[in-house]
Amino acid sequence: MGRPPCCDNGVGVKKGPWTPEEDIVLVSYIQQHGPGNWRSVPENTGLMRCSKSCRLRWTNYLRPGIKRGNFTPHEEGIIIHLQALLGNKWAAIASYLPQRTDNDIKNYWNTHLKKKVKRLQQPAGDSFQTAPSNAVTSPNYYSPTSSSHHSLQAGVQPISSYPNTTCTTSAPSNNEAGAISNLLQTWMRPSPAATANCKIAMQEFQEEQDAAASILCKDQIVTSDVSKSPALEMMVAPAMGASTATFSLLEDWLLDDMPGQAMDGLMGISAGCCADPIMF
DNA sequence: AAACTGTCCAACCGCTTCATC
DNA sequence: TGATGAAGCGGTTGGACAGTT
Repeated sequence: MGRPPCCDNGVGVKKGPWTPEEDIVLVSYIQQHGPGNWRSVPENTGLMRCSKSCRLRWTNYLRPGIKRGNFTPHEEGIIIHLQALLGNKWAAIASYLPQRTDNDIKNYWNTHLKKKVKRLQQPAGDSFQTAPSNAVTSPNYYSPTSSSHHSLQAGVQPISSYPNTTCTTSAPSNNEAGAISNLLQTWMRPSPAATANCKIAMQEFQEEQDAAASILCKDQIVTSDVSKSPALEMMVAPAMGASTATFSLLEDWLLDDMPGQAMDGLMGISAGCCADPIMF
């Protein structure tokens, strides 16, 4: 019963780290067709990867708007708090940190925060009330009893002190950089319709934030209330009003040349739409 | 300098959910 | 309404790298 794994029949299906060439092929295809319909990606691109692998590579690494590198105390506080509220619902937690992927948050929790929270927990303590040490000292740390609105917003605000990334994923060469640049430049050019969608998305996003903040403030938490937010999902779409300058930042981020500065710029731009009416 | 150990994170695996027929 | 297939999600793994002995 049940369907076989999508990669089971994979004679010749490649696994392991992606090469820059594969990245270019994938970005090129998505630029033309948009994300989604992943099954068709290997068929149409000739990539020797299963559809799942293509989707993961896109959502966890190639997708515009992803921030890599160290988590800020703001982000730590939000993750710790949402994990206490929602459990290991990484996708839901990630919806409140639009620049981070669920995989990234999950990894960070497992490698850093889980230990940190455990260490900080009182013997009879309740993780819900336990704040990380560095978060307590942070003026923007989210506390359920403090002004939650601004604190939660901190999670999606521009990150001003973004450190150098230690990402070791294969970075494209200069030639590949140019290819990806061309691909994304075309893709990022916004249409009027997309711009209008952006405004709606931003308005919805603000409402979502307000709602989430008020929900998190309450003692009676209903998990379903904090479910994945469509407006937040839109935040991870390519940068809104993407000018050439915006694209350059995205490109810099993607190519890892100046990750810190690039992300500072990108995070300052409200994401939410792209050239084609592709929302994901 | 080499061997060992620990940490990090990209990617994979398998289960669940959702949409379609 | 059940079967099927595609996508989404969370847990886990394995390789690369850093730190220690």
